[in-house]
Order: sequence, then structure tokens, then C-alpha cells
Amino acid sequence: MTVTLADVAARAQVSPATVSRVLNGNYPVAASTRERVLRAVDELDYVLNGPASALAAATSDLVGILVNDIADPFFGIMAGAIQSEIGGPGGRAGGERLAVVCNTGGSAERELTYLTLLQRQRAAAVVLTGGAVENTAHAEAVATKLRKLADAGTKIVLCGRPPAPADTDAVALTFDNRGGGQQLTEHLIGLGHRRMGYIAGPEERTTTRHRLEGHRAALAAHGVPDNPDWTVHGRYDRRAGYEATLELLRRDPELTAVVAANDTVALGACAAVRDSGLRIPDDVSVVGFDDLPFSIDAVPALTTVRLPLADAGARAGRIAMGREEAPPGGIATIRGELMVRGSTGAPKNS
Amino acid sequence: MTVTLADVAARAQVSPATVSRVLNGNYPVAASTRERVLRAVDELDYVLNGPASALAAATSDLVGILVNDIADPFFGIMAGAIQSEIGGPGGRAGGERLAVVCNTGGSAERELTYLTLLQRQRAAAVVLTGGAVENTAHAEAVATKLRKLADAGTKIVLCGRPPAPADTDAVALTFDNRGGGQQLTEHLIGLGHRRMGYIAGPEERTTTRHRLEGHRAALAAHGVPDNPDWTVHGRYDRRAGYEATLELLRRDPELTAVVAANDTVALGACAAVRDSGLRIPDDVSVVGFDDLPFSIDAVPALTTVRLPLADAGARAGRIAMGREEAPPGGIATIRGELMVRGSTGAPKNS
DNA sequence: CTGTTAGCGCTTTCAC
DNA sequence: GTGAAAGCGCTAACAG
Repeated sequence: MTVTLADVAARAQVSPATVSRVLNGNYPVAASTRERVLRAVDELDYVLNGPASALAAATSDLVGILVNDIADPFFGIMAGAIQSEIGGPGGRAGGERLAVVCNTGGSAERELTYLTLLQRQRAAAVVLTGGAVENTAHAEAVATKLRKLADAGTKIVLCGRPPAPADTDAVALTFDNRGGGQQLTEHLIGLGHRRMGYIAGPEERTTTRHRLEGHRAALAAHGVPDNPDWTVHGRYDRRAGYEATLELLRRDPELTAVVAANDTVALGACAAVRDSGLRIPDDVSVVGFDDLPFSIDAVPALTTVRLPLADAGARAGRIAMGREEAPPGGIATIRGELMVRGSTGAPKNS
Repeated sequence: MTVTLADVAARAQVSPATVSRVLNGNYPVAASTRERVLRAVDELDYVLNGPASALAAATSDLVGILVNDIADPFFGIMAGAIQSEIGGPGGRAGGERLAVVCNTGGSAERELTYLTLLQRQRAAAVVLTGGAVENTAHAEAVATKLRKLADAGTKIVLCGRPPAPADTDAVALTFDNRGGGQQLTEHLIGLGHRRMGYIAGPEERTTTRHRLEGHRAALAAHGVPDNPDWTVHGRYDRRAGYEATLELLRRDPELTAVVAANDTVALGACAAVRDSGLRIPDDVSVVGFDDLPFSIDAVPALTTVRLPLADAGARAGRIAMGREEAPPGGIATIRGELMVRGSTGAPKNS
């Protein structure tokens, strides 16, 4: 009932092999033959059987994209950019790759499971986005998995994630979270802030640690005192930002600034500051990280560090497809850009 | 070099068929045998060949999700919810479905191309999210494609999209965009507004048309005059909202409210209102649509219509997997809920 | 409950 | 430039 390549071959009066060759366009075929085949394909409304060709060719045209949370624009933007470069429709013929988006929810276990599932699909490439879980056992398990994938011919690219062990053959486009965190806090210090609350992301995450390290490095470099009470951990969402800010303000009502792990958290922080009857930035300055699209529309607009998410994703996609060379050493560090806006100002009593 | 099912069978001293059965868990196998097989799988570090099983079984465990723009949380939230229900890791064994997210960018052509690609993959199900392009030729082409997919055993679910022709066998979970638009405008009318600007989405989109119809129905029902000059079309992004608002205000500085096609557009509208030196809602009220997470953090918080995106996505996912019954007639209308917040108030001179 | 037997539909050497 | 033939690795009747 379903049309197969053999049917097309019969109709075009050629062998199945020839049909395969014109369909894949990776082999010389006489122009007249090609046209005859294409016509037959059309007339028969033939659709290639993906699994069958993947089986025979030992590779599929699926590209895996691992994200923590696809509902978060941070990941959505990267995923969209990656997808646009892996040659979806509109790309040159034959390069119709499909993106398999895997939501790990930040769980190490699910990350591994998805990697296995992608291995099972014989994915052409896998792009892992965002920070990694910091846990030796898990890191080793992931590295092992990546090695297996690479051995099976799957190209691995890390986008916005620290490099994996060199023997995994994974190309890494890493965000300079440490540097960004440092810039943000230095900006605040420059404004005169000395008592700053810090809302960190979930523990055991590279992104969380690096941003926090940047913050602390800035404090240390400028001799500004740190205080364990001024740091709180939470999820990367608005709710966590709201609650953490309330807690921070309760612990120390004298805080003049709140540094949030990312923009989403910062939005929650802004709400908490306002709900506490304080003004931004007059009473409390707030900063975020990432510069997601809505950040400029916060009131006042959020001071933050802009990460070129779309560019990074696009580049990762091209590298995954072998359409762009990997950076020297397989590692590139992508810096963020400090965006100073209305949510930060000099502290009142400075 | 790569381990196959036959290797596992040999090691476990059973037939390949038995191994297949324990792996798929859809057939009775003696507990002791199962365990032996599982052990062999483990020892050999065996990973099933997806394409091979898809070929043999004539169906894959891929589920396609068509979205206009995955970077937009409107789609990201639905996609995430769908994915969480199609039995990713954590689901019961054997139900490891992968989500293939396809970004159509709102292009009818790419939508069709992706549908073909999904057909090629023998996708188990396809979920089409968001509004459809309004164009007879295209609608017919899509319907034809859906029929073919359904014939091949692919389950089709529409999520947040108007029903397709009945013979496509597509289940539809439709958002009541018309009703939501009407509620919003009635709320404004109730407040005393009589001169309202409307920023519509792109033309030729069902969502755009329905929301606008709701707006106009409300105007008509209350005898409030409409004016062609008060409607502007644009993309569903902040920039479009910003520019459209400036244009609207230029055309009629007396406008007391701006109705935006969605929250993202509303954010841009708010910025434009403020940049024009006007206050929200004192001078101009602004409303959005969707109630995306950031909407409550706008200042003032956005009055909007909440769409249960996550619930709808989850339900679509379950229906696609056959884990929930389709609604009677294959169509369910999902209503939004009016969320009255600070961005709307009575007009000044009312 | 388990083994045997055929393919599923395509790609790919290897000849011609 | 094109054809023939041999699988790729798995599932699904059908027996037993």
C-alpha cells in the first residue's frame, strides 16, 4: 500500500540504487535520469522511509538538543538558533535535519537517559546547552556517554556549557559566566554599593558556581566585605527570586542591592523589592544576567549582562553540521556584555 | 564492532525474539528469562537500534511538535508540557518517546515541509500548536498531509489551533481566542473606554483574526464606535508592539487604551506609552493576551487573558499517546480567564 | 512462554 | 553512469 523506493525505480525504469543516488544527491547521476526519477517520485507522491535509510546508512538525520527547560527563553532562543542552522526546510536539498529537543529539567539522570535515547536513534549530532550538573560521578558518566556517541560518529557540541574532557571530542562554546558576574558586581561597587545580596541558582550547577565566583572575585578585588547571610540559593525562576529577596531583606534590611542569578530571578526580585515598599533603584538596585528579551521592558529596565544566545546557538548548529570549523583547541569562550540600565543606581547613603 | 540484539540473545542463551520481547515489554516473558536478558544487556552495554526497530515495526517513537517559534514562551511552555507527557525518561519503561520540535516561523511552506519530514520519520504522533495560516490552498494542503499521516498510523493533535476538516481524524484542543478578546475589550468598555487602539498580529493567521473578532464583537455589542485607523497589524513581538503603539498614538492622541494581540506585544506597547510621556493606566490602559509568566512582573502588572498553556499541552500530549480519551467530537474549546491587573483603569476624562 | 522464519525499505560495495 | 546483490538490526507472525 505504501509507495517504496522500488516502486519509484520501476516507474522511472531504473534500478533502486539509482533512485537512492538521486535522492541523496551524493553521487553522479545523468541529468536526464535524475529528472525521470524525480518525476516518478512526484507522480507517486513518494516519501522516503527515514528509519530504513538510517538503518542502512547507519546514521540518521536527527540532531539532539539537550536543554534544561524549553519553556525558558534562555534555552528556547538557543534551541531555535541551533535548529535554524542544522538545515531544516529551506536549507540545501538533502540536508533536512530534524531537531530532537530533550528537556532534562536539570536532572542528571534524565540527561543521561536522553543521551542514550539519542544514541539509540543514531543521531547525527548532539548539542548540550546550558550549565552542567556539578557532580564527579555524573560528569564521568556523561563523558563516557559522549565518548560512545562520538565513536558512533555523532558530533558533539556544547553550547553555553563548560568543556568536557578532551578525549570526548566535544567542541565547547562556553559562556564567560564568571567574567559576567564580576562585571555586574564591579558595576555595583563602582556605584558605591557595599552591602549586596546575591540570589544564586540551584547548587551543583556550573552556571550557578561561576556567576557566584565572579561576584565574589569582584568583592575581593575591591575589598568589599562578603557575608554568608547575603547569599541565598534557589531555582532559576521568578518565584525563587521573589522569595529569596524577601528572605535577604529580612536578614539584612540595609542591603542596597540584589544581584540575581539571571533575569527571570531578577524579575521576581524586583517584585519583592516593590512589594516591600522599596523603590528601584533608589532604595535597592537590582541586576540580572542573560539579557532576555523582556529585561529591557522591566520597569525600570534591568541592568544585566547580555549573552549572545542566538549567535552562540547558530554557531553550535553550524559546527555540529560540519559547516563551520571548530574553534582552536575545540574551545571558545563567549563573553557577555554589561548592559547598564535603570535598575541600578548609587545607594542612598553613600 | 557494535553490539546487536543477536549478541545479547547469544549471551543470554535465548532467541533474538525473546530479547526483543523483554526490551519492548509488550509480551509475556518469564521473570527469570527477563532477568537473564537484562543482565546480558547490561554486561554488553547494549543500546537498541532505533531506526532498525522503527523499520521493522513500521512506526518510530518520535513525536513531532510544530511550533511557530520555540524562542517564544507561548510555544515553549506548550512544547515542554507536551514533551513531559509523551513519556520521556521517567515514564513507564518502553515509552521513551522523543520530541521533534519543528520551528515553522509561521511559514506555511515550512509547515508542510516539516510535516513531510515527520512523515518520513514515521512519527508516532504529531502535535501542531498555535494558530494556523489562513489560506485556502495551504489549509487544503495541510489537510491532505494530515490525512496521509493519519493513514500511516500517525496520531494528529492540534493544540491551540482551530479544528481541521473532520476527515483528517485530528483531535483539536482549541483556544477560545474570540471569547478572550471579547472579555478584554468588555472589561475596558466597562471601565469607560471608548477610544481603543488595537494591535493585531500578522494577517492571515487564525489567532489574529479570532482575537480581533472578539474585540470587534465587544465594541458592537456595546455600541462603541470602531475606526479603521485604530487597528494596526504587526508581528507577535515586542518591537512590533512598540512601533504600532507609537503609530496608533500618532494617528489618535486621544486613545485611552491599547489592546495588544498578546503579552509580548503589550510589553512593547507599554514601553511606547511610557516613552511618549504617558502613564499606565492613568493616561492609557494596556492589555495583553496569554498571561505569559513575565506579564505579572510588568509595571504595572498586565491585565490579560490567561490561557492554560501547560495544561493544554499536557492534555494534547496524553491524547497523542492514547493515554487520554479525545474530547467528544474530537474538539474541545479551552477558555481563557480574564486577569484584571494594574495596567487597566478608568480613562481620565470619563 | 519461547524459538523460527521472513522480511521491513534502503544503501552500498562491486561489477559492468 | 548504472545495475545486482547483500545485508543493516530488528519485529512479528506463526509454530510449538
